[in-house]
Amino acid sequence: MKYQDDPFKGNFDSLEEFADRISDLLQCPITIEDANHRLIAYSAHDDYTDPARTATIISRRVPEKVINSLWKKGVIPALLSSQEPLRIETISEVGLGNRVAVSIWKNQEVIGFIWALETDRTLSKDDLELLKKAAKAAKNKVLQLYMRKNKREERVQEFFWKLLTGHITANEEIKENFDFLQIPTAPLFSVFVFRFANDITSDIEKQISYILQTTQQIQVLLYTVDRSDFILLAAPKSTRQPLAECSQFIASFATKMKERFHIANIQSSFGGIYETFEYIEKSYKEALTVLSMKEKFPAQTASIYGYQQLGIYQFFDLLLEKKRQGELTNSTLAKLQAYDEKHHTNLIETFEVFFDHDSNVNETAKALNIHPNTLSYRLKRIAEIGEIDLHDMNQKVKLYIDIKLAKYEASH
Amino acid sequence: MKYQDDPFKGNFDSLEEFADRISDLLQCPITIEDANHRLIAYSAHDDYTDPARTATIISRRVPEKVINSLWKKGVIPALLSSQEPLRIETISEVGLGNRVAVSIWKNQEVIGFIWALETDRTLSKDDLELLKKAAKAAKNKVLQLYMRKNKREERVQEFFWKLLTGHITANEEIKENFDFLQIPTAPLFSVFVFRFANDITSDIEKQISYILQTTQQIQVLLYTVDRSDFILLAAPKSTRQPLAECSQFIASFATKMKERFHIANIQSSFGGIYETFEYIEKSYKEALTVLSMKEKFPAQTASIYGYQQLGIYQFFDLLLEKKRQGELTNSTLAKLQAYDEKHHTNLIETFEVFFDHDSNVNETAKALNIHPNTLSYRLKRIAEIGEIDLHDMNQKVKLYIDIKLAKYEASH
DNA sequence: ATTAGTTTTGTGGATTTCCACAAAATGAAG
DNA sequence: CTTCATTTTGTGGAAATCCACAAAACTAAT
Repeated sequence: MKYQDDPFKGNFDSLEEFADRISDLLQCPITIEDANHRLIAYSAHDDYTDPARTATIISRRVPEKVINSLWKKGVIPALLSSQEPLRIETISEVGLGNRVAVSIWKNQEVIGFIWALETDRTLSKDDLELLKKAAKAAKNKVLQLYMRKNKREERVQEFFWKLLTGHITANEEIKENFDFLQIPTAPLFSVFVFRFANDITSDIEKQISYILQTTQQIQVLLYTVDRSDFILLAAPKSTRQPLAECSQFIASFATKMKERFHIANIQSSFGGIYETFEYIEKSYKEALTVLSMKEKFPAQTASIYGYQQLGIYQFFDLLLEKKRQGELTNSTLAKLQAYDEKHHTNLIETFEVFFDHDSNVNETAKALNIHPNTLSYRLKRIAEIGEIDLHDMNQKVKLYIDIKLAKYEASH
Repeated sequence: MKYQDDPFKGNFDSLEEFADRISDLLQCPITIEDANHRLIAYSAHDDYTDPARTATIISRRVPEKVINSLWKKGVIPALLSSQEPLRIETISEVGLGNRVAVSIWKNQEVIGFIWALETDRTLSKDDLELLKKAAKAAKNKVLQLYMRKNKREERVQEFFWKLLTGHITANEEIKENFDFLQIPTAPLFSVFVFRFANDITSDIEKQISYILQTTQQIQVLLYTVDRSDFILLAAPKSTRQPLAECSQFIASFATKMKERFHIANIQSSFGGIYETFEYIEKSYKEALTVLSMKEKFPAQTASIYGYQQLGIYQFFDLLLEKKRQGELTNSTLAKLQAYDEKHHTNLIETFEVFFDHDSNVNETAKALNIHPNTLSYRLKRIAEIGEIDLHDMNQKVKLYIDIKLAKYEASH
């Protein structure tokens, strides 16, 4: 027998030592990650490592594109469903050389991975068996790590909730807590809310957490769960186009949840993007506002995620209330409504769609399935019947808002 | 001596009889009007009368175009400043033949006019002297008429104030009063407010009243004075384009006040146009709102008179309040402001003017004195720097409103 | 069924917008 | 003063808009 019965019996001071031990035995570079692909340990005295491993060690996490690639090739799903070591062929696009991987299990759950690079030699069947044993042996060490993390996690959670509910408002105090709990800080941040169809189980929470930990589109600062809401404090990477980054992140989050875990129908939003931490509560509330408006106006707000993009819907409830008090009557709207009613025309819808399409004749005509000239005729009629000057943006805006208000009231 | 000393010494039952008497003596058709050119009496047994007189008798008031013409020719001003009879040459454009006019005075005030048509014969110097005597003799009769009017006027005033302040709300009761006080009714009406630079003296009130009585653009129902405000309940003639009529009326009112009485700087407005009388109070309040917004936004609202045209300014105060509570922040605006500040650019102004000009590139460029391409370059920069999608009308509207809000706050 | 009024679609041409590209002009930083 | 980035202005061609006019389709009455 090449190896002794249990080569991992001894007590290791750290997981680094453990990694070195495996590396010695298998004669290849070893990397140990947690379930979220964060680096736990790696073997030190290796001559050659491929670009993927280098990047992983430098940033202490596996690069997102590597993870994406592994998901697409079915590697991760396979590791998540079997305790057997798995050989992965070179994926040169992401700088990944030949390697073998095995997952570390605790009961029915994967809590980490061990990667062995096949740089000089290809591992034998025995080697794979050994790797499997190593995975079993790593379990306890990794678990300890999780336990330490969990204790910290509890304090972090409590702190986050205080922030979200506005129970800590002094900027100094907030900063101290960030430092103490070793939460990274960022120049800009926003609160995201992902609302799921049902209450979030711990399984789902882990899946979300997995996606967040592996994404590099955005910097994750804090997150927590509130029934069916997953609440996240995160920071865009750049300060130049933060809004775009946040929107893209939401889109890709939804895609990943669907592709990887088959969870769809997530309503997502984020609040204002701010610089100082006092605004966390505000950003959270704004994110909730976005969700509630998305519920009220599914069609209009389908492509809206950020509070900023809510536009006029930000003060919609205010106007609605005023309207309910009998204010804000609009004679143009009344006349058009009367005309539509009497002659079975679509003047109001026409105007609304036209405005929604940025006064673009062609797009609007397509959206309404009418000839462009028909549109222009209708607009002429709208101006006549509604006594509105269609070159007066002020009046047009008012009419547009009043239409949206009326529409909402009619449907509720 | 052709005539006896005082041919008008006798007692006349009515002013009609009086008119006939003058007609007999001068051998020509006679018309008597009050100070506002409303028909009081006319001689009956005349063969020929010119079109202007016919129209006057039919509608019981002198046609507006005739009055306008007489003002332009200086006839009315002359009659208002002298007690002497005045000969007026034919003004064929308005169907006015040769005639002589004299004003009826009470103390320093003109209370009416007598017109003598020179159909068959031209009046001699003696005839003119007689006409002057007739004017003096008419004084008491006309005064009695005014007295009767004044009594009614008092009741009408009280009623109008009750309407304006919402002290009569039952439609039935309102209708009864309209009937009882013989106020004409109309299918549509609105409350107008003309705000003068100073408190309205009874002289000015008479001048306003004069213009109102002689205008035929709009049907005057009721009016009253409140310090520097002249408040008017009036009805547009047509039901198809009531807004346009009301606006035109305001414009022409201002012109006439300036041309005829040299009173400028009148702030004018009208409220919503309604069908039922319960809305008089509302319309009045709306007219006041328009005035207050015109005070706050002189430039933006210069061409706005109707509440309907106020557009977004209808709910401006509401938004302002919300903004003051720290809501409605707009990161796009903030970024643009910062950029403008730092680089001495005009991105915000550019957007505002562009939107004010209905997104018309050429007009906006002219208004800003820049090349159209410069405008489009700036818009591109606005989209980049402000992270705003300029095809998204919703966001544009929000930014536009936020700019107006910020502008207002900066200047107050 | 006919008719009058309204609405829709089509055609063509003048005007305007949009966009890419490039040359000036400007202005701030070294 | 030079340099570099930004802004402004200019040119030209493709695309879109606007507008007038007219035929066709549709609707609501008589």
